[in-house]
Amino acid sequence: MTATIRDVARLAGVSPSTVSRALSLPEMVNATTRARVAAAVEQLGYEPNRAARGLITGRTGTIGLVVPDLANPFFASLTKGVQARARHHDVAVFVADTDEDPAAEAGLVRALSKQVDGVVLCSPRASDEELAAIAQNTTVVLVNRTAVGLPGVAYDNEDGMRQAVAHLVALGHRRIAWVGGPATSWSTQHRGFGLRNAVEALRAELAPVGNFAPTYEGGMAAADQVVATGATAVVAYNDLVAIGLLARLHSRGISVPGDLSVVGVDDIAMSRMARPALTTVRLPKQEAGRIAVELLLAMLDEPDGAAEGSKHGELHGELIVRDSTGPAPQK
Amino acid sequence: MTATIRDVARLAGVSPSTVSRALSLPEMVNATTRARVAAAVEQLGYEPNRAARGLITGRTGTIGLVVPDLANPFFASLTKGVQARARHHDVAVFVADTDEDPAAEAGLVRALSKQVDGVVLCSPRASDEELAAIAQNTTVVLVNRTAVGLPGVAYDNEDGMRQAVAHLVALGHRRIAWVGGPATSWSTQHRGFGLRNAVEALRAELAPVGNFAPTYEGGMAAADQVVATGATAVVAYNDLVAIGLLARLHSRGISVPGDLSVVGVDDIAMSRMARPALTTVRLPKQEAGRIAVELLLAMLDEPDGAAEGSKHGELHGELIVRDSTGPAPQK
DNA sequence: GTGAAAGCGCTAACAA
DNA sequence: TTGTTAGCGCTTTCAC
Repeated sequence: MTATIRDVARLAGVSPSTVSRALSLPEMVNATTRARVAAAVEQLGYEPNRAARGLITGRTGTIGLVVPDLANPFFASLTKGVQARARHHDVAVFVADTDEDPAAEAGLVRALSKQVDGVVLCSPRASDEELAAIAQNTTVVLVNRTAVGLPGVAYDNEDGMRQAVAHLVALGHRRIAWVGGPATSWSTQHRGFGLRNAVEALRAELAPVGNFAPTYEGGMAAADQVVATGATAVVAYNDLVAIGLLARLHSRGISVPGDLSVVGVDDIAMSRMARPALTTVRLPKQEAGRIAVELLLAMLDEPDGAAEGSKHGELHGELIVRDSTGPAPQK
Repeated sequence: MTATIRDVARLAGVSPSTVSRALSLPEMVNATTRARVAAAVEQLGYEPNRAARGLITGRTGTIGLVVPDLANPFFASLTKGVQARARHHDVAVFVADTDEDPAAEAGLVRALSKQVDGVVLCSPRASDEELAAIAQNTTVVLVNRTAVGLPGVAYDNEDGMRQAVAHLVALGHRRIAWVGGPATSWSTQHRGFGLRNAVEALRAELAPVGNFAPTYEGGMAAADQVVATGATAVVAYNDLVAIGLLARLHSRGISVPGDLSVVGVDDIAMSRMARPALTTVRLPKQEAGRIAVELLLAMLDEPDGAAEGSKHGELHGELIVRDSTGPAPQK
């Protein structure tokens, strides 16, 4: 059916090993021979069988991607970035969705790891110890999480929060509410931390209202508590939460930004379409995916660097000011 | 490093073939032997090497998924469904995104086809002839598209449009505008057709305003033309377009549903969050993905059925009434 | 610079 | 019911 390396060899009048070399190590073969092989390859439409190659080289030419929820626009964009970059390197991507189940993480990675060269693990909820255990048998790159010794790409959440707070303080806000995401989430912790620092540096005050699901419903649920804090501005864990906030505030007749300014994080497509359009900290999502792939591929090429865990990517957010933030109301 | 079938065989005191059988065709091996093998497998943490197995069986245990745009919530949900169902069958999924480039479709499928048992192809823009050519060398299941002889899963667009029109006519609307998606899109054609039939059956009239990008921007661009038709209601190609419509109408001070009722298609998460919340025809997205996987796997198991192209899934939409539709304005 | 031979880990005849 | 043999398609020593 499909041509094998022997077919090519026969047609080119050389041995299979020469064909193999012509394809993988072109320098090692005579230019004329190489041309003859190339012609045969062309004529037969030959494509090396990756499984067979992998069997001997130990490399599959495939990477795995594990995300909590593909339907979450943040991860969808990230996946898009990973996929695009991987294709650029002629590497295929297995995608697995944990359905937000932290318990499924380790198992999925383990299952995947048999079939791939390495795994990009996004926003894992597993403990540092569990992650270390996983990394024992698999080459792993973390996204949205840092763990000692493991390479990864993460956003500078502190800096993003600083930008948001600076914007709000400049608008006259002094008391800023904070709606956190899942308590165990690395991003929640770092954003909360960054917020606290920024608020302190700018002599404002922070009113945390606790932890909520990182969803529209989470935002709806948090809104009344935000209002009760008396804050004139609120920073939400992410855009989905911010949009939920917007909805509940609207139905309570609270004007945004007239009575309350709202800031999200991520800049998902939906944020532009919200009413009022959402001010948010834009996170380069596809970029994170691309960098993760580069990191992973680099580790696979020189496994020594991996042990040092020296490979890291840091990405910066950018404040996008839209209509959901405005001057603090005068009392 | 990782245990091979020979290690297991040695430990269990049997031959490799017996181990192989114990794993793939348990009935063919003695219960006691089977137990001994199972114990050895357990002890060694043995997992068969899929590449090696694939080399000989010709099956990779992997399927491909090609979508136009992962960042589009519709395809993200579909991918989620595919992925979940595939894992249920212990099949891995390669995901590829064409970035809405119809020219990339065929090439991607071809590239993928070398590494997978079959491909789920979503909303392809390729011609029937091109699709037939692709299906020549690859087992393919179409989603959101029917083509003669090719198996696939599609929505009953006619029925969905009938529901939308019935709803609008009951509200007193007599002139209904229609904002189409890409002209070459199968869904656009079928929705337009269904709309025309439904409108005719209910003695209303249709005012098509042409073809637009299936995006928020497309909806923004179409809004003024919709208004110019004098229609009191509009059906949009999908929710993204409907939300774009909403935005532009709002900024023009046109009340929805006071002056104009708006209906979308898909029921993406964003639709619930729109203001006013969007009335839409809900399409079961993950379900489509699941069915596509079942179809594909069934074809792989009995390739004869494939030739007949008798395998089809049909999915029905369901009208979800929210706040963007209301009684037609009195003149 | 090129070919012959061996073998990656597994399964599928074929014998026993 | 089980073991032996051969070989999937490829790469990689090792000779030449």
